[in-house]
Amino acid sequence: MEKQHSRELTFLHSGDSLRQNSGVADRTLDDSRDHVEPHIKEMDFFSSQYQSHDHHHHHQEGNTNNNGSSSFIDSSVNIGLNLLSSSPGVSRATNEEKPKAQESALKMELQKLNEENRRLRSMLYQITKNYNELQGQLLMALQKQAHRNQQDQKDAVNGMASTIMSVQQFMDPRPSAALDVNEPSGSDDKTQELSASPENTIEIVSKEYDHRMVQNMPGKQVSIEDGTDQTSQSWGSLKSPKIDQSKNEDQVSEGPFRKARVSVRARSEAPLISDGCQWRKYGQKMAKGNPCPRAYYRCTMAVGCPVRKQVQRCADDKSILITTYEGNHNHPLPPAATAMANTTSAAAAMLLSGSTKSKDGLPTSAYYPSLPYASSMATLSASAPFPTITLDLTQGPNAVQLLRPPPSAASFPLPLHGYPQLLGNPMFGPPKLSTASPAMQLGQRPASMVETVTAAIASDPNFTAALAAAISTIMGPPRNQGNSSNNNDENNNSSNGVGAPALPGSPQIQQSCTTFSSKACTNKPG
DNA sequence: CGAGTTTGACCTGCGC
DNA sequence: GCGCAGGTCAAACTCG
Repeated sequence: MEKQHSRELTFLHSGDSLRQNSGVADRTLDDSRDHVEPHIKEMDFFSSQYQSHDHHHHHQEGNTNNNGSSSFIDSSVNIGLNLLSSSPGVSRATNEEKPKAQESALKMELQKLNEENRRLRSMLYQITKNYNELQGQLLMALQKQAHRNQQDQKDAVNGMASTIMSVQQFMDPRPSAALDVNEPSGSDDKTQELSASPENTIEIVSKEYDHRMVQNMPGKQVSIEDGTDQTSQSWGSLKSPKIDQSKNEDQVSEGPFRKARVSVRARSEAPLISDGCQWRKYGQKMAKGNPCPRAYYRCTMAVGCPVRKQVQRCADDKSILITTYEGNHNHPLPPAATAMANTTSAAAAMLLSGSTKSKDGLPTSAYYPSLPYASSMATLSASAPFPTITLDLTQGPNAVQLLRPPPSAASFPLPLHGYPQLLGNPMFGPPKLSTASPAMQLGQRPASMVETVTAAIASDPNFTAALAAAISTIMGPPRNQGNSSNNNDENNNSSNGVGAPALPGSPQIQQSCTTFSSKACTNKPG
């Protein structure tokens, strides 16, 4: 539980101006954070989430013995004093020479930074909020368009291609193009280019698109029409043709996100990775070809939550835990759970937005062979004809190469729908920090999915760049206060890997990012 | 005693 | 139609 209390970090933590202007101030901030942390632990994490963005911590700088100011928000009171008295790097003589002038200057600076922090938080909150709304609208529009395309096949071929492109451009915060369906030959190169943010690639293993769904398009097309309802309420209807027919109305609202799955591979000795949600096991089954049983879990955080997950160890490497998520939560999520939830919903949305591009009973890949998620993975179990994204968190920094798609599968920089917390994927992080993940994964306590991703993001100096790109894509050219690009510099300068910004504001995204960042710090070996 | 887990039975889809 | 495999159900069981 303690780990949950310590997962806060704001992207202003890296406060450029502080560092530039005063190492003293920088250090002092960290000091104050350190002192705040124990205080935070006594707070209700969820209720304090919006107040605690300034509670940066996890900087193990060894300055923990000052009285500490828990009022960094109201920083005008104590912080300055603590600054001068508590920082080991500042001699008393120095303090005497630059007494109150510097003190007040620092105070002012802190106030300014707090102000700016607040401003940026609210801005990002607005951005993420707007983005989520737009995403829902876009998906709905896309799926309706796909439906129209089925009625007008000729127009569909061209229309869908452009639709896909525009969707992907929208989804992909970066300068797109990697998924340009019209340029299959060049997509590889572009993929690599995008990953220049290199490391922002995850492997997509798209199981062959649901044959049944595709082939029955005329009868089931309604099921993909409305993508707005991401909270499918029942899995049961999935496999029941009767229900499919008798509950067409329901299918309309539930269809799109039901079949997409997000599979996460992570090294973990624990039987279960903690993803922040509460799960209840409802079944276990021996899967063919795998000596390890597959466990079935259902989300119990809310009554009727449709989210389920399957957990199974990899047959080849039993240290790898494969967790497959399906569905979207119909309830608020704790910070620790939002990352995965966002990821699954985003990935599902992406998959399904692509899958809707098929028509007339033909698989998408037949029309757009270059679409990564339209490709098939024949080696995967044929039992799950769901489009599945696999986030492979077990690989090292060279995973981009290692995970080059087999002929039947494709890899591409996942446009996580503006969920940048996964853009800094662990496996693609810089080599220097790639050890963070294994260290945690095989650590003393049960490995956490969140931790793994946390380490990934924290270890990726390009993460902020990706975030900035995502933000700028969403909101247009950066304004003077956005300073997105600055974050990049900050992060690149951040050697301790805590530069990963937390998105403020959004009840989900912010928290998830915060979780990631701080956890990475928390878990760093002393 | 309630919540969670275990486990065998059952349902469904798919291939032959 | 039959068998197989994945997925789910639900009674029995365990645990705090």
